[in-house]
Amino acid sequence: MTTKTKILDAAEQLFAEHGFNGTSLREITSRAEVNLAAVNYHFGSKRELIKAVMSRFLDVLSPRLSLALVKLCEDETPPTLVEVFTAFVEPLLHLNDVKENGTSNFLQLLGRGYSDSQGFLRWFLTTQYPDVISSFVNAVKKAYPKLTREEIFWRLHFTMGTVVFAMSSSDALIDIAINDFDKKTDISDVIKRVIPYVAAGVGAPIYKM
Amino acid sequence: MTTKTKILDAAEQLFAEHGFNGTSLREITSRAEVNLAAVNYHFGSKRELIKAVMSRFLDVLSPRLSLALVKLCEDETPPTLVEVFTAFVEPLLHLNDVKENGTSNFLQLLGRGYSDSQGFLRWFLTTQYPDVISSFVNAVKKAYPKLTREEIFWRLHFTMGTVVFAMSSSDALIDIAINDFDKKTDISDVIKRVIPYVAAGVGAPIYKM
DNA sequence: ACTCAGTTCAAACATGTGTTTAAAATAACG
DNA sequence: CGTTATTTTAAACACATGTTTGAACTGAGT
Repeated sequence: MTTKTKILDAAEQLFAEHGFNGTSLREITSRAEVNLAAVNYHFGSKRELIKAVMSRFLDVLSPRLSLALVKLCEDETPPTLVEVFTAFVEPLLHLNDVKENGTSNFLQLLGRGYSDSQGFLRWFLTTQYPDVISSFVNAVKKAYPKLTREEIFWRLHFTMGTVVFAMSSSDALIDIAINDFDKKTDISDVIKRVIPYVAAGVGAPIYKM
Repeated sequence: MTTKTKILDAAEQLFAEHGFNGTSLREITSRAEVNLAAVNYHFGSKRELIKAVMSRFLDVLSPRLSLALVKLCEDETPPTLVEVFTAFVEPLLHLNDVKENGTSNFLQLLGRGYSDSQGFLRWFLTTQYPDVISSFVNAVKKAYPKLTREEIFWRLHFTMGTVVFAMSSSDALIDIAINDFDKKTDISDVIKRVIPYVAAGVGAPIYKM
């Protein structure tokens, strides 16, 4: 276990829990049991560390996801919206195989990145990982051709919000659900529940303004 | 214009822009053109200031919203989900009459509160303003009786996420939309677009697990 | 054994944070 | 007016932040 990955692991966990602004380098290095200066030595700055934490996920998620979406569109018959969103499940849950709590951590980080340090994550995704987004838009377009690009733009951002938000607070929600409804629930249940929701949202009848 | 309201106004604006953690008391007091110590003198602590900023909105929003939802349920015929969510529009836009940028600021603050300082806002809402939530749940239950309480729980949190998230980044999104699609867009357009989305989401067919 | 790049380490740095203090200024009241 | 109470002010406090420094250590390669 190298110093670099010890830092990444600790940072990932703490960033997910307390956000980027809410986590100090000292907390990270002390949990990672490395020297404080190691972060700046190995990553240059806190900002670069954040990018590195995100990239570690996106580099395994992004190609898998693009592939699944493209594959879905190859069929003669257009996919349903539920199928489009279901295409996210395997790549997302695969993150759990790569790293413990991978899926949950990643989705929480996504949420943090959207609200912390405004717009940084949006820039990061659109510039560093544009393939995923475009293949996603294409898949939606194919599933629901009547949607204008403008409408798709808005609904995809709503969807991003729904998912990211649901996931960034999923731990708290799961706890409540377990207490109130008395059945074991985990991240994959939440994913299964959110799919019909966003599919219906994106597939909503078009509102005349 | 008292010192207290000068602080509240400045804090509201800055909290909405940069989040609670991301805004220092010095930024607030310097924009408000008051002394640094005034915050602790008038509010006691930063945390109490945050509560005060939120309460100023919630105290005018909450009764209006509860009333609208209860009224909607008084009818013999059950409301549609679109009607339920449309009931939010007037009370929300009314915040613009009370204060410039009121609607937008409030929705952004809601988003900040959810991701900053984990779970604080959820506690604040559920303990301090439970009427709104219960009348909301009732309205949804009446519009879509087949939904179990568990399903409602999840879908309402998804909806919270959608709205809060869409709004907390609405300024950025509106800018993109204006550039890319070349038509003027403002917060009320976003609200109008999000309603069919969340109504469809909450009204999605029930998934068998 | 010596060198030298790569890495770790304790310490300091400069700056920013929320909060407190005690004196000064202002307002309110008899 | 004079005497309270309220509010404002500048300064300091104690601590946390990201970053930098320069010396110590490590492990190959020659």
